[in-house]
Amino acid sequence: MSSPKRTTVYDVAREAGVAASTVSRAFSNPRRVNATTRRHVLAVAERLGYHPSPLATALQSGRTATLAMLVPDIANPHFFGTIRGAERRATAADITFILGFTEESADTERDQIERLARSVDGFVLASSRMPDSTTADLAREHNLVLVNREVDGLPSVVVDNASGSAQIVDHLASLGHRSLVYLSGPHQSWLAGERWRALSAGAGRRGMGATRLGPFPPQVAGGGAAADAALVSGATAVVAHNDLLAIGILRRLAERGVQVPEQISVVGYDDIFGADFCVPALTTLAGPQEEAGRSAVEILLTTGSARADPESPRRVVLPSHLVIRDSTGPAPDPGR
Amino acid sequence: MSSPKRTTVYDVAREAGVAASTVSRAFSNPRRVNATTRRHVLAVAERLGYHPSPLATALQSGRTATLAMLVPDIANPHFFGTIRGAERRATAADITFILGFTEESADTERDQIERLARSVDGFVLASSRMPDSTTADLAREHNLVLVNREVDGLPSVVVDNASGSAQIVDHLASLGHRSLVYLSGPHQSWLAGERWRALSAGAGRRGMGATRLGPFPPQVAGGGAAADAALVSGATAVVAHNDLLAIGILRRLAERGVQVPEQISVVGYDDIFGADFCVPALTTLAGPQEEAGRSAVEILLTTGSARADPESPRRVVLPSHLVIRDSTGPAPDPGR
DNA sequence: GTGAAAGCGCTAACAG
DNA sequence: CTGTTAGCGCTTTCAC
Repeated sequence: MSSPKRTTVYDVAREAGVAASTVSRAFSNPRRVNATTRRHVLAVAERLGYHPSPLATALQSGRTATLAMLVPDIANPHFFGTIRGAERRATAADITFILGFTEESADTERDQIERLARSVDGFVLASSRMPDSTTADLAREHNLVLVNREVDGLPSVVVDNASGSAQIVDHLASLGHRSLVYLSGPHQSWLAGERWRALSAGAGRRGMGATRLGPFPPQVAGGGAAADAALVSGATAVVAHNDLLAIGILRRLAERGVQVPEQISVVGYDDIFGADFCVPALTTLAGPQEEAGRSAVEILLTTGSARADPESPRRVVLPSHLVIRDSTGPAPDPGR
Repeated sequence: MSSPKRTTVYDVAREAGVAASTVSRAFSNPRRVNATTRRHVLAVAERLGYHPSPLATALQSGRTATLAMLVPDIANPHFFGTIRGAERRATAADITFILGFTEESADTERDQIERLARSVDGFVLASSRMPDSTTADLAREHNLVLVNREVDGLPSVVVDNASGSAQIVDHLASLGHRSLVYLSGPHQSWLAGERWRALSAGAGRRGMGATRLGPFPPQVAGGGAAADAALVSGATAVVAHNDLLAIGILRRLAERGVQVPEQISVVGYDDIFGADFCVPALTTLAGPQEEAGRSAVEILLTTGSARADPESPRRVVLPSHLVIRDSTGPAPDPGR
């Protein structure tokens, strides 16, 4: 299954009539080698089919040229973009990309980090479930970049929830809604907190009422309970923690014979795959997910370099925009 | 960012009053060490916070305890289950899981394999786009397991397309359809070939006509052209290469005012996220994707072991079943 | 059952 | 600019 003997720096060195260190430099430190020598070495290497061993390189240098991304669950299409953006950027930089799932558990997340620590140069943590303190502790030992999560002092990339939530409030207000209900994700979720904060603040500015219900599991299956709770509350407009939940809500509402958006408007977050073809098509807050992943890896790339670039942004906020589809409409006539 | 000095086998050895080799054995070859000695060594290691370096282990032993999975594109929700199943199985076996995307390109796939070759013990190739010969060549140098693809002599895990396609044909026949149109994926796609073969064979047995149209890009965006081609052909029933394409077809049909399933029935493959909430909900062939991923890793795990287990199945065929929803119905009355 | 010694393949001082 | 010399942290014969 594997060749009897791989060619090493020494084979190339002997064949090229130089020292092993020169071969090494020719590959990893081109400018420290005479151009001619280098070309010759590379030619010989090519001829011998030599490829540096990433393992040996990593063992010696301490740099693994590998990074890991940890995601709560791949079943949420929301993460596609982020994963893909991160993978692309990593591969482009010749960095190996490890993907791990945390099963929505802070403990699993922590374990994964410990487990991979020696094999990677850094971590991209997407929607991390760990408490601030744990995260900060880990950051002392490892290179971390957060996506859609912020912890004081740690580099992060987030989609702008404040402005996005304000856009949602404005949209609902302009449709004549006098109040909204936020159907929350897990209470320990940082995003849920951010969204609720921004939503209620926006509602306040608009003189609208705002209520938080939940928590609900941020999945399609959570939509049943969420929809029922919303109906009981008499809401005319609900904002779901994410599109998965929103789609579940739409489904339950349809089962109950409640018209969307005539009787109730529904808004989601993320603009996931399917948000445009569920019925009615979902009004939702879209953000550049792929860019978020790309950007997180970018930060890791510069952070990892010897001289951490103080110029490079350590906190990136990406713009979001509301995609208005068919799940939102004028508030029902209160007279009826 | 990293501790000043990591604890090594030597630290543990000194502290435990044994040789480094004994520490090594205590971890990797428990039965070659006196139980008491071992317990002592492990205790000391624990106290010192020692964790073996995967890099050093790999460099020395040649086993990396890592595997890579290559997937054409994460944007297709079809791959979620497979990825998750593979990741879970790998993590459970304490194997690091690398994920790469091939951008639907055989060349990229090959490059990724070469790039990762030294860092992993084997590859899971999902819906590989490489030609048989290339795959066979690579298999001489690397441990490969294919998912939803078969190449002579190579281990593979596939969802049963033959029986699945037969189920589709039977279903359509029972609804009175006299012919079907297969809206094909890429012609170089192995799956497309398999599906068409099974579909036309099944149709033959049922005395139905079968036509293949395409190729179409197996994405939602491909649905426009596919639907138009189907309409021109006068089909009463179309089978799309996958759910992505089927959903795109549904959308175009709706735009054209064509009633599904009254005027035309639509069937997909994969039962992806969204297949149950698009409109009409899609009749589609479902398979145990997660099991496929799990199983592929399982094979890799046994293949990699010193004595390749001749008992272990090298070719796994997983059962599929048709999920009948609302996109299929009785053939339209030919009299009308 | 345990220890000593020799590397796995590479890079990083340090000379020259 | 290039060669020499040590290891990185672990496993693996080979003795004892």
